[in-house]
Amino acid sequence: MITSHTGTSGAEGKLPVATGSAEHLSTRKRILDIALELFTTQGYDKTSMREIAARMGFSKPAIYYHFASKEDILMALHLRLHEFGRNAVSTVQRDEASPRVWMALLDRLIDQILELHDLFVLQERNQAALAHLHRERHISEQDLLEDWFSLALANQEIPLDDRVRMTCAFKAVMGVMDLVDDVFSEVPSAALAALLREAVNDLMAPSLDPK
Amino acid sequence: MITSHTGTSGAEGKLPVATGSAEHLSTRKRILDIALELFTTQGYDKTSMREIAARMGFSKPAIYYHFASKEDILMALHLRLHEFGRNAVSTVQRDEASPRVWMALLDRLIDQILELHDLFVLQERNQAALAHLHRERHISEQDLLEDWFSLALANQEIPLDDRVRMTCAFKAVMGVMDLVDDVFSEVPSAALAALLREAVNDLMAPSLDPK
DNA sequence: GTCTATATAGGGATAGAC
DNA sequence: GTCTATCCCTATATAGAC
Repeated sequence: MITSHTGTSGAEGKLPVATGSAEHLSTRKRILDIALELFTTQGYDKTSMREIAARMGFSKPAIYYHFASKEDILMALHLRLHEFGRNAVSTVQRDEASPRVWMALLDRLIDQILELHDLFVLQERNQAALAHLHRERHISEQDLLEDWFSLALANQEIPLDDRVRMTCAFKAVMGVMDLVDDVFSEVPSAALAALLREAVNDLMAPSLDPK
Repeated sequence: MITSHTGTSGAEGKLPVATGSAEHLSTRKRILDIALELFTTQGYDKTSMREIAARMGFSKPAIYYHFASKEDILMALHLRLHEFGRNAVSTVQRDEASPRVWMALLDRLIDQILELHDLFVLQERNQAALAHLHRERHISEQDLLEDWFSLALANQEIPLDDRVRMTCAFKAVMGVMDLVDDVFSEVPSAALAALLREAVNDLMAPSLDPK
């Protein structure tokens, strides 16, 4: 949940930064937070600029001072994830994603995703809108998390049964993240992460043993 | 792929039917097929009625003879899945979805989903639009596949570790279906189904053994 | 940095002819 | 069952004042 911060803000806030993000707590950031919430709950396309503005407490055109377009807002949100993705995956070449490497990757991802899971829900719930964005502006394919994984999983040099398990493991991790709020709302993140790790481990075990 | 067929009326189009659906090959059905393709590739919101009409070979208002609204088209598509869902789940009470029952359920689902996987991709890619539809018209919650599963997985009488495994298994199945075309395009369905079953089995094994 | 007012386009939907 | 023409609304986005 985004606590939108009381935001009295008003005139001149040198508001203290609560997040570890690089962005300072400017109006821009507040817009992004509100947009994130609205986009995930209502969907990108069903959310209007007017609506975002209303939540901000001011009027629609004001947003255009901070963002050139509605898509730019989505883009900015997307880039947070982008950066994270590049980071998470940087140590691994896509064509050497063996089951063992994959496990290590997922293991690292579990914690990291939990922290950013708002962004992942956004991604999950607005695949269509993001795909469109992705098509329009020519984002280098390698940079995107989902694409990177898809391509890695399509690698035919890996035995098919391993690929299936790797896919299952990946989707299981992402899927559980998606249900963190709905299904596992009462469960502490750490506990969930531990159980998830266990499950993934059992799932991948046959691919990790020498054959 | 739907070959839009030149279209000129086609009073007597002997179009070869590829699908085994129950609906006869009426204009209505062709609209649904085209919409399905467009909605999945471009997203529901980015697809206009004009676009659907163009593919049909006639003009926008003609569609309104067959469907009262754009949402109705999505709805009709959604109902196919709906019916399937109710069917797939009918034998199980939600509160008795033990790990063992769950396994059996997924086992049945795997084949069935493969057959209808176009519809599942639609669902995955347009979660936002469908959620909205779902909110507006008051569809009985129990009837929807995703909701049914979410609620079953939220059942706190089931041990948490089992719930996590069940969730992983479910998401793995759905997730692999989603990637059938992208990642596993070269793999025959039957082979994929078999491997998927194996993976799910290993994943669920610890929950099936007596503790 | 935020406002009011406005331009503009596109989409969903209807009326009524054929 | 399909067409033409049209209505109407909403949404994005801009211009320019404060």
